[in-house]
Amino acid sequence: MRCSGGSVQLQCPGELVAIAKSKTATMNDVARLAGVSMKTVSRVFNNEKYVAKDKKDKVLEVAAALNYHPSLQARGLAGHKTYIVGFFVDVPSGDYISKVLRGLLSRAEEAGCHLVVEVLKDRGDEVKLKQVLSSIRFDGVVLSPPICDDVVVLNALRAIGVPAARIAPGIPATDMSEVHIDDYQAAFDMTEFLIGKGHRRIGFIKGNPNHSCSLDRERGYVRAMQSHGIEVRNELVVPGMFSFASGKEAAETLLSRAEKPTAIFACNDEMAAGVLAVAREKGLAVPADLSIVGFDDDAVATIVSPALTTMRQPVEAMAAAAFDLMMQSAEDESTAGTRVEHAYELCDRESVADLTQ
Amino acid sequence: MRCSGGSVQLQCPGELVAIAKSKTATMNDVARLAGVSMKTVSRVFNNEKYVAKDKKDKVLEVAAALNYHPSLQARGLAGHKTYIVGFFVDVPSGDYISKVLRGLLSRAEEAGCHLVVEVLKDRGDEVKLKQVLSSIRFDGVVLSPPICDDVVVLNALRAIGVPAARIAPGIPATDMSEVHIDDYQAAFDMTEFLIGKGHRRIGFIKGNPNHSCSLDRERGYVRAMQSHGIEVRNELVVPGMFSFASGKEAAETLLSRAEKPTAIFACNDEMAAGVLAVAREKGLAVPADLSIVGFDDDAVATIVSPALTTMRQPVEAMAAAAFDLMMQSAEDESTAGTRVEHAYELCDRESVADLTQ
DNA sequence: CAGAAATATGACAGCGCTATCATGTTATTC
DNA sequence: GAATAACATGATAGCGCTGTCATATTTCTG
Repeated sequence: MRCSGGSVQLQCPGELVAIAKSKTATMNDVARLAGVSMKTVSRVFNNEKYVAKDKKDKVLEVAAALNYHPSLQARGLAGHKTYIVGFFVDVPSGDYISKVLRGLLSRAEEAGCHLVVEVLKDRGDEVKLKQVLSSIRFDGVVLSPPICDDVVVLNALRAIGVPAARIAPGIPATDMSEVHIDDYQAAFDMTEFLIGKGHRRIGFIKGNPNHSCSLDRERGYVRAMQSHGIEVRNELVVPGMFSFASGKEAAETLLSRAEKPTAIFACNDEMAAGVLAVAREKGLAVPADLSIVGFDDDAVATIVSPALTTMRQPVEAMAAAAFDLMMQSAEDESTAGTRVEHAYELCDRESVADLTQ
Repeated sequence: MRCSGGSVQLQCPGELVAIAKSKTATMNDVARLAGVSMKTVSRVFNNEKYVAKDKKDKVLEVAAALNYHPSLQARGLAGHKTYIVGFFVDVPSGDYISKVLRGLLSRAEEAGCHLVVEVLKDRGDEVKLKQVLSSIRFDGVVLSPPICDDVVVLNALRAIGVPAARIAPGIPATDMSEVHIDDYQAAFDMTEFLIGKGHRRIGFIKGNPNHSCSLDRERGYVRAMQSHGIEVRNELVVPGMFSFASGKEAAETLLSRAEKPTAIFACNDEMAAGVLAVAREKGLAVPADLSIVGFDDDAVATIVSPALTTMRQPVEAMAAAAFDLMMQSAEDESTAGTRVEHAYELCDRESVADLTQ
């Protein structure tokens, strides 16, 4: 009885067992046992053409027996692919980032890449930025808001020629691919939806001004109001920071106006949940006394009750697309700069009253 | 005018400028310009002792001028430190994981390490596990539930000798450090709290049985009931999976019992929020008609209203501690196996009625 | 003040791969 | 059937660092 496992004879079965038992196998081991050169093993693992079927099979067989997998560190050092992609994020929390992470991770796995998460404070983390970019070679980088609009980051990426893709960027960058939704139009539609339900005094809570979508959404709201001949009152447009707390604060302000709004459009769901909380505190029924809409279709939207009417953006799919665009532009530089717009969807749930009935 | 920047003369200032402008500098460049050997530069960047102050300063000066940072890939290949730590996670979503991520990331930054997130499906992702572990050399790995209790993962880690720390593990592993809270006692306390408020018919919604804390919390509940002479009714203990949806389902079951519970203890806040939603649907006032408590002090706990009374565990601090323990056991193997217990805290908010008044 | 101990530095090999180039061998083409 | 193209393989030189070992030089001991 021989201990060679497949159709092809191994050169020295004993050695195979010895290696498998001791340390992690190297490409050299595989090459020797498969009776080929390291370059051929390398070709097999990089899916290069011009490898004879029988040798390829043999290499794969030996590799499997040894549980061999090419070293990330060695590949990165020797070749130009590193199999590492970076995800640069400002604050690694919240449902939005969770979704981005999921989308990225699923694609990274398919692509055989590994995701390194780097926290870069919004504006001015230049030291860490340089440190990270000059020590790690990335195959590519994905940027989430608001970092995707930090010119320091963008220029640093350009300087070293790393392919990057941006999620929901605000400022233009024709050399980097991006994914986004039409925040302006989405907010326009949402506002029009409210107007269609008979609302006229519609309060608006802005988002974090460093996130470009905040401005787009505000423009959409303003434009929709105007196009229906409704005056946009300054007192009904208040700042927010995308957080639950800031939503509450904004709601306090809006609901203390002499003429209360009949509806409040918060720039994201977390803030909308804050509005809901304040409404309840003040004894206002939602949606009977106050309608509330959010944005994002965050997890909280369906956890609070009444469930929030909101604008869904397919964040996970967008992140996955961003990953793909980044990888594509790594292979074919001419595709860098591709912009993919995703569809949004109004989720009409229970937080809006129809005033026309 | 010379272009040397500091107190020490550079060997060839012209070259410095040339290198800084072209590609990323290597250690060789720094060594040459600083007039020392590469080994000395290496010593400086690894904080080894036995480097003369003046040479060290000079090296640092040149390195700064060149924006030099040692290559992660090269260091990983050449030495035994890789500056990469792995975070193995089952499902990379939710507030709990966000907090873990934040804790890990903050420590990784301080330690000059980079975090690679790997998704490993609960049980049976052995192929990916082997692939990841044999291609990437990690300085260490942090395991979150339920993966921290997967013996296949644990043994794979042991086989290659990678230091690992576990967050809230269930099964013992004396060779790996861990952080946890006393889930049993915490659940006991929470149940006793409810009993103290006059509740006797207390429903319990279990957590995902693959997370060991689920079992501990159930034991705590059962024991507290028994120690107060209250019969634990099977019909009042129902399964859950830690999700909002499963919480709703469980609540439907519990609230359809002939004798409704006066309080429901859900194994986490997401499920508790589900209970709250169902209660509202059924027209039950919380806490007047039904008291609800959760666990974790998840973000949802303070977003829903009434805000949930819950048991806080310091997840971010625990994750940070896990990171530290892992790094410590990497330096000193004898510290592997350290167990750190964190304190929990009952957050009494608005979702529990006092029946004794 | 000899010898040991502490301090300071560099030469050089090699980590595990990939890129380049050289060199075949076998299928095409007119 | 000679010239060309397509296919297949390996030898060798690094990638940018760190580990090992050798070698000073200085500072401590009794």
